[in-house]
Amino acid sequence: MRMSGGIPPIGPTGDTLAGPVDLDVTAADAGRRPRADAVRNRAKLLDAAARLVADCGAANLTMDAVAAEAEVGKGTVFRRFGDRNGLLLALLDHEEQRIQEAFLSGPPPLGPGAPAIERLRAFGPAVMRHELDNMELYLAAEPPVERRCSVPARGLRRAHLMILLRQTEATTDVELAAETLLASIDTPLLHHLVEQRRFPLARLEAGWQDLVTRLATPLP
Amino acid sequence: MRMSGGIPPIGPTGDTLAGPVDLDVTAADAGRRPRADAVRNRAKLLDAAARLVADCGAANLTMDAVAAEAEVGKGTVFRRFGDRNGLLLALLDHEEQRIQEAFLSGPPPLGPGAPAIERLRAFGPAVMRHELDNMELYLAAEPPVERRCSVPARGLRRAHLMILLRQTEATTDVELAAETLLASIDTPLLHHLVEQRRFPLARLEAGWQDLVTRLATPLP
DNA sequence: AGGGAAAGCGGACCGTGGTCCGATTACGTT
DNA sequence: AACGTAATCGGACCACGGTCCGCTTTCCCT
Repeated sequence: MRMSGGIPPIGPTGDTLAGPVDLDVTAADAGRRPRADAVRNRAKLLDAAARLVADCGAANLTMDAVAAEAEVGKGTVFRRFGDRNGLLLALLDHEEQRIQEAFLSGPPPLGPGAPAIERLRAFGPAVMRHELDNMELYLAAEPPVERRCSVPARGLRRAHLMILLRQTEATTDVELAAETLLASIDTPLLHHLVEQRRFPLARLEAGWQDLVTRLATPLP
Repeated sequence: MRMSGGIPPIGPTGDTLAGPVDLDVTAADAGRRPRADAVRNRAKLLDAAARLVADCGAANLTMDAVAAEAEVGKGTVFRRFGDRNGLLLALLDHEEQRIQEAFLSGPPPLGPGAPAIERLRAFGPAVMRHELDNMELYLAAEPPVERRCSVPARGLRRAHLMILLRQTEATTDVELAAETLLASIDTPLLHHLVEQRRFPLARLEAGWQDLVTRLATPLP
């Protein structure tokens, strides 16, 4: 069960942090223990939202409906999650943590234990599969354009890629390379290629391998 | 002056088309000559919208305000441009055409006349500068997530890059390479890097050159 | 246990995007 | 020039996201 904490603070992205720890969206923090009813309501809301997403689709989720389904005032929904995006992000949080654990501390070659280049190669396919599995939610939970690239989850992936890239013989601008890699598997693009243009997943995976190779190989 | 034509049809992307011609958003087509008042209103609306954007900012542009400023009914605004996004796209159309002409038929090295690799190298900086110059509008006019990658302007850029890539000694999946290149200079990312993370433009340009080199060079 | 104050709650309220349909106007035809 | 028709116009109307503020609940402290 997750604690509450008011509006999610869009914290600065710890760029050089390497540790495996990271909490993300809607995370609670300091201060005192939250009130019992707040916790209860939060749970009721997440539950109601999940139910509604299940049978109306994430795109059709309305805040009014969530409040009604949870038998709670509308104001409560907004206080708990800040806005619609916050609610969707909270719904996604569980899945997001799974992929984060997978590349931060899971088994190799994705997790620690394999050489950096192998981990890089494994990263793309893992994230692609993960995003395809939760495509609907990821698309619906896309943050507004100004925050898009500052979102904690993205910061973590960026930092992870940068660390791995530095461990290869890459000569490139590592920070930019990380951004390029991330951009090449951004959810909307993935969705477009797979759903609308019918690219087979294998092709995308091969493309990722190729890109990693090219970025991690010193130019002649 | 551009003719009207009701809701902009999100046409399929002509993937292999090479010609220099291309009309984009809100383009009109077949049928009969549009009514005089329709043309007049369209002009009044675009004018009013431009005025409002100029002093309230594109992000704060409301459809009601545009209708009022143009002294026209609200319904008219929506019939002419389909939705808010369509209006913004129409506002951007003029600028968009300028950059399109620049890489389709302008002077080298961006336009025809230079070797493909040089044109590729010139493409990134040109588009970056262009998007930075019109950042506000481009951000405000971002299409909803489902259409994002199917938008005509993007199709044209993709086709252009694919043609150039094929003329190099690249061995990669050319279609994916084009997507990667496009993704690396997507407007929101550009905005994030330049405005929020203070990357100097020169660094981004160098990154583009590097990426082009790596993608267009056969692997050893 | 009791009291006080902060945190939480709820739903009325507002602004905005988008739809709809009866009234109006322009255009081709006779 | 007059007419019929189809496209256009306009603003009332709806749904949804988000805010606000007076009332209620919970928790800490003595």
